[in-house]
Amino acid sequence: MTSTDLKKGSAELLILSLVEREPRHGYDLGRLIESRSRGALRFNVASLYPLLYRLEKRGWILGRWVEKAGQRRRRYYRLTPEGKNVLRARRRSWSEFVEAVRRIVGAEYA
Amino acid sequence: MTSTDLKKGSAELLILSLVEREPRHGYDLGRLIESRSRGALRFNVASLYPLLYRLEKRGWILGRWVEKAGQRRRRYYRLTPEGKNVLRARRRSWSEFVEAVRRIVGAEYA
DNA sequence: TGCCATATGTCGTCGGACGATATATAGTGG
DNA sequence: CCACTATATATCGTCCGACGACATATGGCA
Repeated sequence: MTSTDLKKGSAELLILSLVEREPRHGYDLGRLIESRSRGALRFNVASLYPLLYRLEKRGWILGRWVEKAGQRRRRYYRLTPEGKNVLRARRRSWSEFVEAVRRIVGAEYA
Repeated sequence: MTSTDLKKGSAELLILSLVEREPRHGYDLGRLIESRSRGALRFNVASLYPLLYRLEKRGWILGRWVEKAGQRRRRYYRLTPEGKNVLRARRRSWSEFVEAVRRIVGAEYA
């Protein structure tokens, strides 16, 4: 499991990326992060839900309650137009960050 | 400039990497991080010095005061054997982390 | 009936980066 | 000579995000 601190700046990028193509609900996002990272990344619910509220408050994602028979109510989030712009910028920042660390830590480890 | 949070888990890895081959002092480490990352990474002194004390307290680096005529006293840090092991593990964690994010965010952005 | 997976929510804590401020010295330009 | 800049280390208080723990609620299965 990756250290707590490594994750601190990447959480928003992960969520924005995952809701890019289709709306997703919180619990699903948590599972997706774990499965797609093959267990390397896992977010506590006490991080995940407040993070979603933060992103929604900033207008980057938009949530909508969906109730269906046979399941608990879910809140699905989709990426807003503003969120798309932020995602683009964050992806760029992320690449720059990784490249910067690579230059210092050594090419063979990036 | 990379966001504050992205840096949170990488700082220790950067320092350990930079003192791997030769002893370095704090101010120099700050400049090295900035120059080698081409300005992408910059650490405040209020982050940098406490970080060095932390690493030394854990026994991963060892500091030694050096006084020379014509310059202020400097504290040079070198990597300890334990620090070498930690560095190896941190490099591995870092690669895994980057790879995990890449899988979620999209290969084209890693 | 008990347990697990699903699904959302929140309190208090902890740790790390930062802005600001401080001290001290060597070198440079006016 | 004096102001300014770069060098070099140090620390206070703040802010913010991840976490452990706890809570609530429902559907399915043994």
